[in-house]
Amino acid sequence: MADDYRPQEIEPKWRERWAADRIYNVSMDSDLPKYYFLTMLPYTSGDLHIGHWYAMAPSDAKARFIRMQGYNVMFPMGFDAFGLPAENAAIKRGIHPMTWTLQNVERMRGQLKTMGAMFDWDREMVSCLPDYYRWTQWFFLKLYQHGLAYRANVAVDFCPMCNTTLAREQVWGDDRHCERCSTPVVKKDLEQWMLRMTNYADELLDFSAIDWPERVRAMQTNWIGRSEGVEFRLPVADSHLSIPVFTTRPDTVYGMTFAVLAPEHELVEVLTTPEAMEAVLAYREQATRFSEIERLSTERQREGVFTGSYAVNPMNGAKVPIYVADYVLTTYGTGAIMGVPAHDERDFDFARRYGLPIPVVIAPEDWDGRPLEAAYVEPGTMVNSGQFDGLPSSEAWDKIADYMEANQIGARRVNYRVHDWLISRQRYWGAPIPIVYCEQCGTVPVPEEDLPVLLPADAEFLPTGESPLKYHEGFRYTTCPRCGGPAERETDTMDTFMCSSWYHMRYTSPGYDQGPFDPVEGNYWMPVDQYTGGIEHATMHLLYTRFFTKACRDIGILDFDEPMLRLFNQGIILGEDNEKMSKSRGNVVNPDDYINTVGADSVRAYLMFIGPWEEGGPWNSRGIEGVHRFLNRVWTMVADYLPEQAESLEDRAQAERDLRRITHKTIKKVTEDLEGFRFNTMLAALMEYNNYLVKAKQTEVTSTPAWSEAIEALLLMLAPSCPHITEELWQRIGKPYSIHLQRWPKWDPEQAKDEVITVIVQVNGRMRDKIEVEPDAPEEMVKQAALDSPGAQRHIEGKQVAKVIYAPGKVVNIVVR
RNA sequence: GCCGAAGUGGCGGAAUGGCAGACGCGGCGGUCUCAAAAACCGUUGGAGAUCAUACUCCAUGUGGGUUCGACUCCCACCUUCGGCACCA
Repeated sequence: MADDYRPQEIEPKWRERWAADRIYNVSMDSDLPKYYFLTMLPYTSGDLHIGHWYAMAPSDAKARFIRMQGYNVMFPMGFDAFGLPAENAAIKRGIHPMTWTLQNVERMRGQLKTMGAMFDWDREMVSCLPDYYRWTQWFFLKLYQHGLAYRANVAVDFCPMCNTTLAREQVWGDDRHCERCSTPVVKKDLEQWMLRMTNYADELLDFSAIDWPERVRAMQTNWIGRSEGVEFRLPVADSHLSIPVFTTRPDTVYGMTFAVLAPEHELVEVLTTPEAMEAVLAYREQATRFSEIERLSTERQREGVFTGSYAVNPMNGAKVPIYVADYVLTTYGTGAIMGVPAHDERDFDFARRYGLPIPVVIAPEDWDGRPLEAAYVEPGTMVNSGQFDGLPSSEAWDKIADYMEANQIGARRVNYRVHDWLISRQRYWGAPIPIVYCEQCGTVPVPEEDLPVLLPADAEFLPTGESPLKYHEGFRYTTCPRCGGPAERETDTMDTFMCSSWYHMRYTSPGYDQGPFDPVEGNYWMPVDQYTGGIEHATMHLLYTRFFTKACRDIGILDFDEPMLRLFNQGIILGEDNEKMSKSRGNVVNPDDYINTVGADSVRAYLMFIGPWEEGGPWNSRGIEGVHRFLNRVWTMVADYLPEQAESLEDRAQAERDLRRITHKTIKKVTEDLEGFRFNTMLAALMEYNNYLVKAKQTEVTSTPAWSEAIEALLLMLAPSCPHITEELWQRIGKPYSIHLQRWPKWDPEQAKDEVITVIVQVNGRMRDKIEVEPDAPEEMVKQAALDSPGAQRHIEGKQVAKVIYAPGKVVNIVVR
């Protein structure tokens, strides 16, 4: 008997050997084609949990598979280390964020290593270290130089718990809460740094160059929120003023019976008549207070106040009242609308409430001229619309837009929901924004050669709502790089998503100090061929990094359009109770516990076996034992001696052919499953294969060449998923080190071909019998055999055979009446 | 409301036009053992019938349809999950 499978002994042993031999460290110096495989870097939150394993272990298996297929695969790992959670955790523990974060990096790196992944640790990056954030600052300067970064006073979302502003993307849910701490945000007007993501809105909608999941594409498309319409000016009656409005329905313009301004609109006070002033100002005050808390209530009455002024419909000269109402938002379009109650639900409600006329201008097909019960928003025929009457509304859309353009009333315009990216944070733990404000020179970028602008270690970083760096005099007061006079530094830090927008570039040449990355290395490795990670970043990191790439292309730093060519989103691993893992529920699974018992290979394989990777699913402690049992059986089968008395076979050659066929069929199945990220069915196929081999081991087939081929194929196919046990067994069967430097086995269609196939016999589509035929048996023969089968006979008897259909190699269906 | 994904045994899931339930968990029966655990072997969707594992019927969220044949394709709906949402 061989010794037992003891993962605790073999796993650390091989990990040390691989590291010592540097078998996973890659360079450009290779004849093989490159493949950049990237998995999202972890945030330095403390412990590595099973979710990290779920994200990384299957990624590692896939990266290893690609490597075995003959690619020069880079698979790097690093740490996203700046940002609120680390800072908050450090404050809670009363230690410095740098200390806390670097402790976590240390700890998490150690935990990551127990996974046995083929990470190239020489390439590790940590975003909070000066040799990294120096280049984050450098990118900021480049964006600034190219007009893509600007400072503006804007109404921003502010998290009162985190004491900082947030980007629009970091505000979630119905109650508009902070993505990190779930506290509802408040509005503030602040001078903030923004990146011109909206410049790229259209390009970001184009996914034709990348193979990304439909889900992510839909979410980004939705987020960008492109809509085509017309912007035109509404002249104010008895005034030289006019109000720009945006509409996606120019075809309804003749139906306008009022206009509405958002409460915050700049013309509100100008247009309000003295008599209406008191009511309007009161409403505005109430509305701004309301908008924070109650705006989500969909049942809310649509309310507003009349300004006392009138606007003129530029198409027909009709005079309509101008209202102020909070159902119009300042943040979208022009902050003012034309009210067309007959063809917009909100305008309809509003008109009903204030007794405004609701004239129909687009007639439904069978309209009898009566007033509408509800807004009609479908296409129809134009009525009451002057020269456009009688046209289908879809046609009138363009005709009216053309007319407006020709008569300089307005012009076609595209509107987006997406905003520019707000990157200022009033917190300590981030990369300082490399800008100096000088009384003489104004806003001055820090010269590149002065980077990094170091984050002072001795700042008082407790959050107050203002930037902690503002209170660090040594940091704040400086001299102007341009005139040498007294100046102040920008004291806000950058959103941590800035750091993660370019980390994949840094991996290509981590020590490089002439730029963010060595252009030669960058040119070799980028773009990323395969990216994997969670869906939660669909409209954050994944949108930002695409924007960043396009901006870098325009600046001349990169020469491609998309950072990651292929994306795969894994699902979420749930607790044993089918609920999201959380400390409060007490359903958190700690991978360390399992590594010490069943071993890393079992954890890896179990995570892949649970179900489709993109779907996630509940952890099951019995399930992992099943997978561990499988590895035990593989161990026993491969490592243990052959039985002394093998069962003799009647036809040894046949048994050998059968074994080869199973082997090649399995290679085919496993290869295709790995290509498609179907780890669960891949492992099921390997289990089935192993079960077959366990049985075959009792027989003389073990003395044929097919047997050792089968054992080798089994280990090679299992190697990406379970790197330790396969390395150990590979050595024990006397093969040269390392299994991870071997090529992936190829399947031979000839060997995989069935000698006999089972054809299903159906009568009227129901399975009644099975027959065995040769794969290329002629159709007539198969049909006859099917008709003769006892199962078919039973159901044909006394009936008439109308038709016999043969789906080659699969089924014969006999249709009877 | 709009966009996206999903609904299959006791459980995780497999099969994407051709044997529904691969593989695994759990259950049941057995071998080994003083006994238990582990390991191994057998069995396991439901109902009926049978000496029988011959056989018959039912079954993939619901209702229709296409097809010789539908978990799979089409139409309508229900439910769940995720995203967006007073976006003009």
